[in-house]
Amino acid sequence: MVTITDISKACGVSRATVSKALNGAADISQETAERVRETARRLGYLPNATARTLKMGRSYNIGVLFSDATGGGISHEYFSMILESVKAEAERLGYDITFISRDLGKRPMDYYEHAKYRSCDGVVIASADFQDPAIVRLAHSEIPTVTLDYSFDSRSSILSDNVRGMEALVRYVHSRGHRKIAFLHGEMTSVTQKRLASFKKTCAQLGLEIPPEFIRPAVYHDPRSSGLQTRALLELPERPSCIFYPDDLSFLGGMSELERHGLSIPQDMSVVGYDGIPLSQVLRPRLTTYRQGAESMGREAARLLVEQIEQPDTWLPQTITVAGELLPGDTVADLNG
Amino acid sequence: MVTITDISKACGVSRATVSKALNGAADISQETAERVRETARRLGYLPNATARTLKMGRSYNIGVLFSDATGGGISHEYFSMILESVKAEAERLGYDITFISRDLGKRPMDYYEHAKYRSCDGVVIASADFQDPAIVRLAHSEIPTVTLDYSFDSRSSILSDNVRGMEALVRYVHSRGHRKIAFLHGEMTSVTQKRLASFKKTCAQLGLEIPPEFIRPAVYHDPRSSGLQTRALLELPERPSCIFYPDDLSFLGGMSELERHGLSIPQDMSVVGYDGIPLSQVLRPRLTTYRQGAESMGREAARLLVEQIEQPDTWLPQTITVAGELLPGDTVADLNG
DNA sequence: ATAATGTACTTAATCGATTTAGTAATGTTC
DNA sequence: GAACATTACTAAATCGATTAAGTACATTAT
Repeated sequence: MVTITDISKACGVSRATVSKALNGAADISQETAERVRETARRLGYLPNATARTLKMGRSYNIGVLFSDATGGGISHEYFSMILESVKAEAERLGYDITFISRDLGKRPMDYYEHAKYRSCDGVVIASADFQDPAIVRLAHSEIPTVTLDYSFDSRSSILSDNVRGMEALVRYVHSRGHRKIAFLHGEMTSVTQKRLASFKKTCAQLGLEIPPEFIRPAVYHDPRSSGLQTRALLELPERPSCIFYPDDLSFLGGMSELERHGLSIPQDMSVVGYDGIPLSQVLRPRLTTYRQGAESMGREAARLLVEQIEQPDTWLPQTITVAGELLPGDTVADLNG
Repeated sequence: MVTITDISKACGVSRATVSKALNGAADISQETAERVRETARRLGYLPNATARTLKMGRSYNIGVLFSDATGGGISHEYFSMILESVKAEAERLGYDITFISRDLGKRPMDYYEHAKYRSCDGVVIASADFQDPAIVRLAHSEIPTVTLDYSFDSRSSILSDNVRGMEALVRYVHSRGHRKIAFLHGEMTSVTQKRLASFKKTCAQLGLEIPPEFIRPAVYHDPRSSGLQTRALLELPERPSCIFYPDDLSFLGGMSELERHGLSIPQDMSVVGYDGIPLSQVLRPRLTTYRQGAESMGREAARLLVEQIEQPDTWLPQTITVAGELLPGDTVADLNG
């Protein structure tokens, strides 16, 4: 391994001079700086992030904490899109990405300890359970954090606009003449609460009365669960004309169930998803859904975090709500006229 | 930050003793060791991976290099499943994961330099282009590597069994009476070559003559491309009875195209995918496909890499072929009888 | 001519841990 | 009781970089 010591010997200057020359310090002559840089190139010098981190107390490394209910993580498309965009933006800003997990080999650790252990400058947190004490501990620590889809007091966060997203969907469906709308919701997280509240509020504003049996609990990203709930809806004495699914993937469970009952979409039943994953627009019929701005969310999360890291004095907690976009698709029948 | 120095002061012993006590060295008395550990706990001591890395020359950090053609990366389900399993196994073995990319902020870097810069103990490489000089450089460097779906000389690798996978699909389709089989393949990587060769060989073994216009180039994970090729196939004077798609996602493009022609699956046209992503088994009809053992591949990659890192003397390059599994699905009609 | 200023370096401490070599204080053996 | 071994520690070097403080030497001001 070539170190600054090797360069200093080759150039006949001190290690301090080499370090300064490579970092463009002012008190090094043009001449010397050039000679040092040339030698570094010739010897194939590579800086050592570890040594730099130790001395400077800055790792230029961002932790990413993705935990879903099952302990799995990044395989859901929504998560991987966010991860991808966090990574891209972080790299643009000169930061690397390391995953933060519980436990590392035999060493028991919580998230905070792991982030400290790796000297992360900050952490982006996405979780299915923000009540988890380990997450709370990290989010309340001195480590800069940005949370996705949840806000802690006095901390930065990125929210997808669940309220407006759900409102847009309800208004769209209503505009196409639907009055009996069923709503399958995921586990009761804060996101779910927002969507459900927005659903009810918008329905009320539009003068729609939604019977309680039209609002049913399902599970995110679980086609089976929404298949079961779809069946339950179909067995009601009065069926809805449109079903809202917790997310695009869940809709697929509903789709098979509808098919099994000989119902076709959207002629016999209209459906709506949520998330707007690429798949939803490749399916035929194209799914009517609301695309969360996953790329923007990841990008903004990285941006906000780096801002907090690099301007600790002027920084103030900030919540950015990222707008999404209604994808009309072809799964909501037009009942007008 | 609590360091071993703080503990040594609190305990009235030297830093060396603290270090040894915490690492369970033999030449520390039970008594002292216990006192040190208790003090460490009381003060909330956390080891510093950076300092340890610098001194020991081992980071317990594994680089993951995922590059697809578009420069994007992890959003394809196959990749994210592998990433997830690499991560899980690496963590089990006591290693963290850092992404390796080209360039970091303003610093231009290639993969090898990045991995060195972060002191990665080893790198798992998945790429759409193993000809890329930057990848070749890394794979030929002194850094331990394991490649996925490609083998470099004298280096470890994990291969999904494309040969047997394709053979299984052809034989299955053949057993259901199909004789006119079309094959849409992805970009000409080594994986594609293996699948194509296996397709041709198995067809030959079964006495099937495949006209050249039945074998067409498409693009992986691109429904549009396979939609176009599907149309081209349908316009042939003699249509195939079954179409092989490059992967499950590509099939979706074919699906819409078939629908547009009023053909239903599998009555009017049989289809086969590749990958066996969860989605394929949620669709109705369930897609006939071959599931690559993505979890096993990731797990074995991490295992092999850590082996190489921890036993550099006894280690020998190794290639593990991970078997997959035919998922029969419902998209291949039975033409027999 | 002397002091003040500026330039281009070097010295040495430091970040937090690990580890080799060394040292006292015991215990053991003949 | 002298020689040797064992136990339980400590001192100091080290990993690769950054940086505050110091030092020559040349230049400018008074």
